[in-house]
Amino acid sequence: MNLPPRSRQQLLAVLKLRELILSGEFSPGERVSELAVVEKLGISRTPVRLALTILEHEGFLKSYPGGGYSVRKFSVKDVLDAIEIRGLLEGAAARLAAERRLTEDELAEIRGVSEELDAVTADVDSDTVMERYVVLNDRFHDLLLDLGGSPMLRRSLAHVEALPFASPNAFVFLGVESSERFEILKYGQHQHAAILEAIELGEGARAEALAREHARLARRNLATAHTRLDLAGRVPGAALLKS
Amino acid sequence: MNLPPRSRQQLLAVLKLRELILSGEFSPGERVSELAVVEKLGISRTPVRLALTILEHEGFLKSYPGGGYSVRKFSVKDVLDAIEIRGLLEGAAARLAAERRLTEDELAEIRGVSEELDAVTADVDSDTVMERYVVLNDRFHDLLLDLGGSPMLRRSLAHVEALPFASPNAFVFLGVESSERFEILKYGQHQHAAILEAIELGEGARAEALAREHARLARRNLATAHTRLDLAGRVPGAALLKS
DNA sequence: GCGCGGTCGATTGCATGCAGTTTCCGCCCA
DNA sequence: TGGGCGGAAACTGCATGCAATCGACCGCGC
Repeated sequence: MNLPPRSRQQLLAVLKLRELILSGEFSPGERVSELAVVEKLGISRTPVRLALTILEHEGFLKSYPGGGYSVRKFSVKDVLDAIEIRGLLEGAAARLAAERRLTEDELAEIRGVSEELDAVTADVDSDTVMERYVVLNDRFHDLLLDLGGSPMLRRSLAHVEALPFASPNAFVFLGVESSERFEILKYGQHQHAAILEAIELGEGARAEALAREHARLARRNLATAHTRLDLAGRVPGAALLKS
Repeated sequence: MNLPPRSRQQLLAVLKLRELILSGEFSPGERVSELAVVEKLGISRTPVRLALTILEHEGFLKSYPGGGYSVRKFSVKDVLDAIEIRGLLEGAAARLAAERRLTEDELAEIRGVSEELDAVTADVDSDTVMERYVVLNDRFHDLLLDLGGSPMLRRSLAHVEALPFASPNAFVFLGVESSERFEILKYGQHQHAAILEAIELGEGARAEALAREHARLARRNLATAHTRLDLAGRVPGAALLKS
């Protein structure tokens, strides 16, 4: 009748359940039963069951030996490793992009985004900087992967970024002082520009190294978060982290 | 009653359906309906449905917009990319292993495997060389990942290797002449030894580069397969490849 | 002859009943 | 008092019935 042409309940169940897990409604390690989910979501068992299966494959749940599931716990090391893996894959995309001979047309869009990012990070007085940065940052990383031209690479990266704390925007909201936060944003944008330059010049190794290092910005932000537990609420999926 | 303490039908459905897909029972691109699978497997719709969902997440199926699924097609480039990604991840594991200070105990097992591989590749007269090599090769790669010490890395790699043509043993059965095949095996084992040496010496960059290059052996084997279509039957999942 | 609408068939998505299994609790015996 | 055993309840896994949606084919009208 309306938008979802298929799978009304199943998709809903996945979204709502993922939300519940990320918000910490189910504690990590806690056993989560079908029936409990059914009650909480008001959706019947069949779609809930499918949702549980899907979230298991996404890495949020672990199937329990005796049946049922438990919410997966992640250590700080897991988060760091996930970020490192993202850097690895984005680095590969950057290298592939650099090694191809990209046309001006192919480069146009990401250049535009980079320029917009320049503008945003220059105008730190605006109070919409963060929102705009996050959107553009996402687009930049998405376009970078496009330029890599490898569906398999995209597939792998998507799998890694299914864990929310591994996504490029995972920790940009951190940084206690806004001045510090903007400093990091600006640094990140310098890296974006450098990656793009390396790609344009066909410097594959440089592009790869830069993209890897760029991902590690998130590690730095995470370290901040770790020392400031009051910020935990702003970290996506913080509820999944082991104490 | 018997072995599977849980999920009799569902697990069976996944295994059988994956087998059918890999064997080419369903042609790539062909639309596969629940009912057709139910008929072929003799399993009712609920577990089949779950199996379809799982195989979609593993990358074998693509959900069809109008409902239903189709078997995914993979290009040769996809295969090459998957191999490259595996190299990337195994390279990371090798580097991590090298950067840690591994104890003799931790190294003992993989050393043993490496020595066994030495013996196997030296004794090419035996007609069980391939079987033994495959088993040991799997163990070597598995232990290498253990030494990396990163569950997230293992998780990502497992996802990549869900596609059978991306696994370390994907193409070792190729190589037309048995002499050529053994030549490649020996080369691979030299690389294994070099990776291990680099790890022992703490040479992270070298270990990473070697592991990356080691994965590319599979690309070479694939090239052979590509020019010799009569070998296609020995490639796992060859049915999924686009013509 | 071509285009449009309606109806019919097929297929998917969902809900629920049923059966097997596991787990937890209480009771009994040593 | 502790351990073991039995029973009951809860939960999971499976099968199937039902409804809704999608697509196709056919007939009608322009």
